[in-house]
Amino acid sequence: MSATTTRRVTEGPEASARLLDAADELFYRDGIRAVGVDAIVKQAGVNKMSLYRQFSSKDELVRHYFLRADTRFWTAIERSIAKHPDNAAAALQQIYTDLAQRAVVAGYRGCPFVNMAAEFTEPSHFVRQLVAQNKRQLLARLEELATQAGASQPLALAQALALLLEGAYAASQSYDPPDAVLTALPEVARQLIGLALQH
Amino acid sequence: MSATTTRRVTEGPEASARLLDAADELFYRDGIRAVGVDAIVKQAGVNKMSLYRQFSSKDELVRHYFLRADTRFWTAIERSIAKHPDNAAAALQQIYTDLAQRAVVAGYRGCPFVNMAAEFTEPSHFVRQLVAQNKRQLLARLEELATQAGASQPLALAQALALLLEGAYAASQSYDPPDAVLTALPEVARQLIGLALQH
DNA sequence: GAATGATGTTACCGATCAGTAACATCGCTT
DNA sequence: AAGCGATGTTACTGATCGGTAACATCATTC
Repeated sequence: MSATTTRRVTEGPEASARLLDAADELFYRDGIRAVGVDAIVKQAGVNKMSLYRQFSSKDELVRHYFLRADTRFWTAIERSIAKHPDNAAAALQQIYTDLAQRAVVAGYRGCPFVNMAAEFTEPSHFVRQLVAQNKRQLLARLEELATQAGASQPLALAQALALLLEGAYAASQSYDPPDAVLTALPEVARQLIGLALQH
Repeated sequence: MSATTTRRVTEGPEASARLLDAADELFYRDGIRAVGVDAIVKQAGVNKMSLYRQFSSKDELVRHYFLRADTRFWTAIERSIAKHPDNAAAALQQIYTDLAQRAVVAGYRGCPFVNMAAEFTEPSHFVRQLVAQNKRQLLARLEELATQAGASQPLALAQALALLLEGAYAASQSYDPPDAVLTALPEVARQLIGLALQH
């Protein structure tokens, strides 16, 4: 039995990939505390010992989960921005147009970082440190775009848009249906950007 | 020993009050899943059996926790509004001025409803139903004030302010320090209200 | 003062959690 | 073919979870 017969030894670093995929989906959908390692290995189709031979602990998986979410987040943001390579104002606007669409699809669970921060309340917890870092970078990126767009007070516009972005994420989870407020998102962004650019 | 000597039988419905106070503080500070009933009874200074003779389950405590948070929330909102009995625009503005102050004090843990929604991901869970109801009422109240203020599109203003409020709550937990964005909150509210009232 | 009902105390249940020891089994190298 | 390291499998640990049974103790009423 050396050909394509059913064999059980298939994993290598592939187990690692499967585990990360499973953790990705389950942590985001059900929360980190609510998902046990048994659920993860079951979803990944690997053995529990394979998990602990690839990762030292559940926290290690959580750390990787954050990194993936971070990458995905920036990919989405930069994709919106890239639609307007030489129009920073339009790029800023595009972020909120796209977000309004993403946030109302069924099964959407909001900002993974905010969800993580809600689960780990200790400010010194490494998850909260990572989240704070992500938000700092986001604010910096918004300010950068605001500057490029020619805002008279780039930081003020960035802060306003940051608040709006957090609000859109949070509202997608607290309002039912989320459309009740999210339909207004692109227009609010337009107003804030418009106000900051006039003069 | 009938006078004011130390005795251990003091509880009646008072145990109930002590338990609710303890649940209030611990649930908000550490999260619901993270707080066990043992921690609650210890903080309340009562016996575990006293808990289960007053409440049928932990979920029952959670339900009461929500009701308290709901009452406290509306008290804060209406107190802001009441500062301007015959000026709805100023009342709306006041909500955000006050919130900006509340949200930056140390130990602030953001919107208890959003935190609850983050912990219980199942949309049909009773906690999420309660949260959605709270948010619906909030949006309605904002729209009411927007109408009184003379906004040409009261719902649009209410939606914008609702997004902003959610954003302020969320940012208080995801940004470190939260002041990095929350200092802009009153000004953003002023801009949105101003835009909606001109014409 | 005896009975009654509410309370305090302890010890426990079954379930679930993250993490591990021990051993069988595989693929690969020599 | 022998050996070796990585993997799969099972069974387990100790801790913690929400919740409860059993019994001692108290205040009150008759």
